[in-house]
Amino acid sequence: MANHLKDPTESHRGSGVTMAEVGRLAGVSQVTVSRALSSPDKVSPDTLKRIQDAIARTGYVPNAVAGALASNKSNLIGALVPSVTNIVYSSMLHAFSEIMWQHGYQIMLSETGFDADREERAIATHLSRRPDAILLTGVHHSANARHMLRNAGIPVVEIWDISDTPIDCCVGFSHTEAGQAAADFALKAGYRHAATITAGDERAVRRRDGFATRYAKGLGGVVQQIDFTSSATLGLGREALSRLIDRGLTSGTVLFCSSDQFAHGVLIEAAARGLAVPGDVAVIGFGDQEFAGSTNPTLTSIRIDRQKLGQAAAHALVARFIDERKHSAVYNVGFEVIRRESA
Amino acid sequence: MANHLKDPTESHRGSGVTMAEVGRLAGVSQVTVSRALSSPDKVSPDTLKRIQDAIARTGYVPNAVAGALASNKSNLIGALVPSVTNIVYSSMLHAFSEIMWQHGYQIMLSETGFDADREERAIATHLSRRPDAILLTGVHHSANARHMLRNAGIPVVEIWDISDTPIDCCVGFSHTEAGQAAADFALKAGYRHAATITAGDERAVRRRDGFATRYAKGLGGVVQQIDFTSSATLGLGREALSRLIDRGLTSGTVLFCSSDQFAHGVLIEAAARGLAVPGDVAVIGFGDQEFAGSTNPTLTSIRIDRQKLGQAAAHALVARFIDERKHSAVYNVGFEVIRRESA
DNA sequence: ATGAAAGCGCTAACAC
DNA sequence: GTGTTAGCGCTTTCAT
Repeated sequence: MANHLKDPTESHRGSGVTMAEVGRLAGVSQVTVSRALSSPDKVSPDTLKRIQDAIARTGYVPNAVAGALASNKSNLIGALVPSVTNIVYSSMLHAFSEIMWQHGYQIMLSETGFDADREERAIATHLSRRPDAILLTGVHHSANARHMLRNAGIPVVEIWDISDTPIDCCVGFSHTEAGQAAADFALKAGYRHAATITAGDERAVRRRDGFATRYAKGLGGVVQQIDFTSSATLGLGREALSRLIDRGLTSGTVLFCSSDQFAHGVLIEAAARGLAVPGDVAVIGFGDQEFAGSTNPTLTSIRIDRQKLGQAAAHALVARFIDERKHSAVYNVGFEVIRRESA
Repeated sequence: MANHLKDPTESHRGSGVTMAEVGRLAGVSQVTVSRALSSPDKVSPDTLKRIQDAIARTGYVPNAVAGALASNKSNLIGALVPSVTNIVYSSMLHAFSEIMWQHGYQIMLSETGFDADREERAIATHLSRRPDAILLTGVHHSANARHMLRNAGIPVVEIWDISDTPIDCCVGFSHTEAGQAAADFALKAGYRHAATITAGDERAVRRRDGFATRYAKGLGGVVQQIDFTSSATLGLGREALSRLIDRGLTSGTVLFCSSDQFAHGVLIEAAARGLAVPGDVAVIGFGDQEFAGSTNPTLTSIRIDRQKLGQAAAHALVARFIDERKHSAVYNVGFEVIRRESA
């Protein structure tokens, strides 16, 4: 972009105003402008003012691309989540990016679906931008992805799950244990029959298995399972209950749902059929979403503090930036069974 | 980061492998490596293979930061949305980033809340990264923000609203008209009383006003309004109906909600109180969210094709990249009243 | 407190 | 088909 005419009104691509031009206007060298921006206390008050004036006059916008190249620091964080439309990930992302923003970092976002291949490609693309760190969802990644990330030599935080062998550090909880906790709760509450409703998500499957195994062990009974390959929706929750009823649901069965969306659907279908909750069917959701306390009946659910999770992930990275390997590598944020009316 | 030892196992910050090193290994110059990557057909099959081998051996990852600086093209798109946790924005963002990703662009994300100041700061930060384009939500931006964006000389797409004076181009619909359409629907359906439930969102307010004005004109009646300053939730929807009942709600009133979340809350509260929907209260939502067809009764709502909106925004930018000013500047995606059982 | 010089790792001309 | 030369707009280092 040859800027032949130095007309300030000629504006393409950031007006092409550079530090050098700002310096010229302020009667100082380009480096001094750089200093005025990064450490204002290292330039005299007088020149500082002249520089600030020149910046205001030209509408100068620093070029962070050049800065990143020169300093080998991009102030960018790559964030890879399965889906932004799923509240469990977006709320965590929100908390994460809030903290990172406060620390001067920006977020490059990619959605990976639940596809390891796609994740691998996204990781490669992200790494080419030389982010200062990367956030990944889950702990299962392709061998190549792990290799690339290790080679990149930047902090990596894996969230929403825990692992004994994180790439770098991870912040999450055990999905198996969450399922077990739901089973313990159901057993203790005295439900003599159980079923599960599960979305097409590997972590949901682990919760289901944790639940089913523990419940069966506690009671010697078999847990009936309804599995979907897609995401949880209210409509599928209704459908799941219908299917269970068609198969002859025993009254007093407790339903462990992989998402509050399913659970809410079950509540609605139960109401539509005149079934009492928790009398005829008891319902346990997962995620403790915002609406869980406002349904009728209110929803018993497993709460993950997604706010805390996102913040912890951000703090883990910030800690890595300050002190390479000081922070603990694995942080289990746990979960909590929130008992309300539905079970 | 002085890479004194050229040991390939010493890996900090992308192993520091450069095109030059790859070229050295392949016995060609650095430029040839660049060519092999950007236009493989311009190098001989033989050298291409040697280069690819060298890349594989070294685990070379291109440095897009350097590339962006040299070419003045970042392949980055800045996306500014009020909130990622709100499905109406995140679903649109999903569709948008999908298309942009297919065209080789990545997304830098910022949440702006509903705060123009914060948006302005985010815009400045984004511009410093020299994105190839910027996506903004809404058409109201600070004067300074508009100025910076104009100066940046890059395509800007404003979404989720339309304007006669877009910064560059915009893709959305008229919120006033959406409210009016809801009023027309309510009048035609014969509801003789109306009320609104509105979240703290400037666009929601315009829908409310569009509704109230049109409805009052059609019937000469006054529309009762419940306004919140926060986001719509199911719980607040229940509360809103309770408040209206406390104030003495006339049976047969239609409620125009600024979000399906509110509307669903109203349905639940009505059911809890034994009120018939739409007999005692009729409900119109907004957004036609995924669950609208699965509630009981199913929810009448105003559908915005968020998928289409996000895609259209992406295509508008792509068109701008290809042909500076060929594409039309304003695209009205419209909306549709979806009549179901609740009204 | 300020400046000069070097260079980050690429792409974009322009040779040959 | 391949190489050479110049930058892109900054930060870093070393002088002064």
